[in-house]
Amino acid sequence: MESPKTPNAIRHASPEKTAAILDGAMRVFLEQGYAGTTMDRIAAAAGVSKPTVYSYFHDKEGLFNALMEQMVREKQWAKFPQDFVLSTQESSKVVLRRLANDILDNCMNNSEQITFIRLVIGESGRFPELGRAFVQHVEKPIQEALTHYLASCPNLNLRDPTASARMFMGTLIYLIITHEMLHGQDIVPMERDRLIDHLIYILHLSEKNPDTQQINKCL
Amino acid sequence: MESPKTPNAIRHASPEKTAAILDGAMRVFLEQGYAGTTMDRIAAAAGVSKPTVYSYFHDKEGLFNALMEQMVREKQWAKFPQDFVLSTQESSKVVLRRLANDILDNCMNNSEQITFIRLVIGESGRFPELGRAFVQHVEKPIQEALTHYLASCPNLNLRDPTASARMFMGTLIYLIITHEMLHGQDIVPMERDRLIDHLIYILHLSEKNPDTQQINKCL
DNA sequence: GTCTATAATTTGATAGAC
DNA sequence: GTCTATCAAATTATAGAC
Repeated sequence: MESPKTPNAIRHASPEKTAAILDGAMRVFLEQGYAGTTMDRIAAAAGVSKPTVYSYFHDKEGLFNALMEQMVREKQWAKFPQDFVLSTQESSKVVLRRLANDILDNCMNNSEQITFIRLVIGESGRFPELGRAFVQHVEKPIQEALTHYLASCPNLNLRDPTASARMFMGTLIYLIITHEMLHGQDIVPMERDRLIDHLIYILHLSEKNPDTQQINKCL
Repeated sequence: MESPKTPNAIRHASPEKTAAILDGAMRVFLEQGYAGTTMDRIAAAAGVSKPTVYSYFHDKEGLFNALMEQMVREKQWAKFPQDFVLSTQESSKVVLRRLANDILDNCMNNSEQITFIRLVIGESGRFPELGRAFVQHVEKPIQEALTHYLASCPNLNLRDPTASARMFMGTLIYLIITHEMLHGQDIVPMERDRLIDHLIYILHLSEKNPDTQQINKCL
């Protein structure tokens, strides 16, 4: 409560060492999980001694919380809502496809991002606030921006934009989980473009735009 | 390879103790994760001594693998494909709603199931085969049964039943993840019935059944 | 402020009694 | 087959030198 800028960190600390410790801790925690990580390895990865780590962070749990809070906030999640900035000049199909590709690009073949999300899910049992922070700062902003876009889009005629946004997100996240997190690409294969095509198609089934209107729907 | 019935278990072992150890290990691993679990606690939870644990399983990793293989196989996942057994006598809306409710019932307010899936995701980085086994024995059978149902359903007129099945599963799993695994019910609230209604609605948008045909679609 | 060295405990795994 | 007792290594955290 006294140092709101750097919670769990000791006052008068050098910003360079703080960053070095957080960076080293990030690498080890991502690789080994919370319980599998030792303070010795964090100190070695950070290039400092173990007492230095303890002088900057009260204990292992405090370091983990500080690190995770920073990662949840500072990851480039904020870029996704900006997929909609040009939305008035582009068709909804273009905008939604760009968002889907950006979300998948952010995770597919990006082992660090996958490992981070795996850590959040894996530790959210013993660190419930970590899970909540992820939903608050990552999932909710994207859901809200997408819902707002779907609701305000002129040609789409969606009955429930909020549920549609959950469906859109869930379909993509499920692909990431089965293929990347659980290594099931070869067990339940699915082309990402095929899944995106399907989502775009589904979201335009009730389209009332004069251009593509009602043509192949009535017969 | 020599004892295919109980892999990682030593020969001539009493089935009762094997079950007791697996049961105790399950409780501790679910609560503490892999690295957070000690063989002492497993022995205590199983009501046997530590050397007994080691006489039944070669080491911690072998015990974990044996336990997880059993859990992935023996959970009551197989019940979901049976949601389709009466499918020819019921409307697709009834069948799909029952499946969605069964999937959500299996996880919502079921902390053991949630903890198990969290463990699978959390440890699939260091135990890739665990992730693959989960996809193979849990996700794939449900996906295939649902895809087959969607493709063979008379009234539904889906362009891509396979992608539709992924969308259906993903929408539900995403709700489970955000609400249950990440504790975000209050951050991104969503009524489960509203989400199910949306899925049913979406999957029937291309319906060509004479009963509910084309009425509110053309205008 | 940062280090070396170490305390106090816990860990995975085993020897040997019965 | 199962236990008590124990090992060697690793772990969190700190005392004290500089």
